[in-house]
Formats: sequence, structure tokens, C-alpha cells
Amino acid sequence: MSRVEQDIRDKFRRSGYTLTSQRRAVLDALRDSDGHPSAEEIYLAVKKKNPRVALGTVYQALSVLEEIGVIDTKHWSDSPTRYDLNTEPHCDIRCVRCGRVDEIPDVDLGDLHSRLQPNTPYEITEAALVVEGICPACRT
Amino acid sequence: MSRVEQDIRDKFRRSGYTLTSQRRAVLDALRDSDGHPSAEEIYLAVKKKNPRVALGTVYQALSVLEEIGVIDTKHWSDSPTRYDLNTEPHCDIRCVRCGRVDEIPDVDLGDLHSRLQPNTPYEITEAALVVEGICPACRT
DNA sequence: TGCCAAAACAGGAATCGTTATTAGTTGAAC
DNA sequence: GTTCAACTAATAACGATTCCTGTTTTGGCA
Ligand SMILES: [Mn+2]
Ligand SMILES: [Mn+2]
Ligand SMILES: [Zn+2]
Ligand SMILES: [Zn+2]
Repeated sequence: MSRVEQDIRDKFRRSGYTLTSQRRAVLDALRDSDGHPSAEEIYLAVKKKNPRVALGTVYQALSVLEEIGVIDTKHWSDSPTRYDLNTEPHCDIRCVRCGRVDEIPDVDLGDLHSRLQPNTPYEITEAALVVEGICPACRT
Repeated sequence: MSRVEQDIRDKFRRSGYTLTSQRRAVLDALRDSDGHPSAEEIYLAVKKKNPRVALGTVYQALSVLEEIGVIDTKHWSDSPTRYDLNTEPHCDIRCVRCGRVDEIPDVDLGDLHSRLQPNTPYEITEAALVVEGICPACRT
């Protein structure tokens, strides 16, 4: 059993949630995708193996996986939520033409959170970069 | 007539759109709000003066105002789109408890766009900061 | 192994923010 | 004043997500 796999099992055990076949299938679909699928895309992939799964189950599985820290969610306007197995802090860019999402490597903006905190009386809980552009394939 | 007012008229004239009473009312509602209302909030404010306006008209007005550069839109997950009369590049933070939005002053991250561009083959079109936290009033 | 309660699921209805449709109104240009 | 494109009101439709209900599966335990 791989290290990540053991890590996932640990997170499930600690959380009290059970690693059901549906939740495993969602994880597998994420792993087999090219990185940042939507719930609908995951649903379609999962249905190929098990046609009885419901879309609502995929959403519920994703929310559990996020809660226990196995996956991250990313949001762009004009796009359904994307899910990411890479839970390290990193920056993703979305193509406004085809919807493809890729990571932008080597982005170091320091710790956004701590750089913004001195300038606001709010207690910052989240600070993220949302980046859009046109991917190489869509540049004509 | 104030400088901003003249500026708005210029933008309408140049665009070919007409500055109708409904669009003016949407602008007034934005100006009278405390900064970052949703379409629904703007709609409610506009309806007080003119009960016949439709929500769709508010959305259409806002989309025209954004297109000609009079207002900006900001997006957070778990919140309807917020509209902002301040079209200067700046950072806004949203309270996850009450939904209030305020600006974070003196944020200088350099030009995000040009700092990210060297690290991706995408042609970047948008780069924004999305920040959430708990406002002073909601800190118990 | 068989039973039970709790958790998870499938299917479908409901919700929310937003956009599209359509018929009617307005108002600037002639 | 007439005309015609732009605009509006009302309402239907939409996509993403959540909620609900009855059924199935699961893990704990006799
Ligand atoms: Mn990523
Ligand atoms: Mn602002
Ligand atoms: Zn593309
Ligand atoms: Zn608050």
C-alpha cells in the first residue's frame, strides 16, 4: 500500500467517516483525471464503473473528502467548483475558453495571509489567488 | 456636475448605451449602499423609489455598467456576486459570518499579472485575490 | 453468524443566483 | 408626429448544488 493511500486511510479512520466504495471511486476518478475535474466530470467517470451512483452521492463524498483534508476545492466565477488532489498551497490557472485548469509552478508570494492581516481589522481565514487566462491549445 | 458624474456620462456616450432612469437608479443605489451590495440588495433599494423595476433589469443594468467600466464585480464562493463602484485595483475582504465586505487598504503585491505570467504558458487575462475572514462586529 | 442502530446511498424534488425569452414601452432621430 | 431600435417588465428556464425520503449497507456486538 502506497504512502498516500495509507495517509488517506488514516484520515478516514481519525475522522470517523467510512471509506466506502463510492468514496474510493470518487478518489480514483480524481486520480485518473488530468487534475482538476468538476463534480459532474467525476460523476461521469464514476458511473462508468458503477452506473448506479447518484450525483448527490458524488457531491457528498467530495464534501467529506474536503472536510478530512484529502482534497481541496477551487472556485472560479463562470465555472463549477473544481476538485484537486493536491492539497499543498499552490496556484491554479483556468482557461476562459476551454475550462482547462493547470498549476502555476514556483509561485511565491510569501504568506498571503500574514501579509494581509496587518492591513485589516478582520480576522483573515482564507486568502487565495484566482487566475484566469488562455491556454496554449486555445491560443489560435 | 461632479467629475465622476461627467465620467459616467462620457462612458455611456462612448459606449452607445443610453443612461436610462433604471440604470441611473442602480448607480444611485450603489452609491447609497455601504460599498459592496449584491444584485438583490440593489434591487430592493431601487424598488423603494420605483416599485415597478424587475430584478432582471437590475442584472442587465449591472452588466452594462460593468461592460463600460463604471463598476467592477467581485466573486466569493458561498455568496452572490458583489458590485463595486471603486474600479481601482484593490483588495476586498468578505466576512464569512455576516457577509459584509470591506476594502483592505495599502495592499501592494506588485503587479500580480506580470509576476505570474513568466511561470505559465497561459496568456493571463485576470489575476485577483479572494480574501475571507471574520469582521470586528462578528468577533464575539 | 445473525441482529441492530447508525451511517451512507439512490433517486428525485427543491433551492438559489442568474440568464433567456417575449411581448410591450420608451425615447431619440428624422 | 412617425418610426424603429433600444430598453423594460414579467416570467420561464437554467445550471450547480443541496435537501429530502425511503432503502441499503456497514460496523459493532451478542
Ligand atoms: Mn491544482
Ligand atoms: Mn471594493
Ligand atoms: Zn483552453
Ligand atoms: Zn461579520
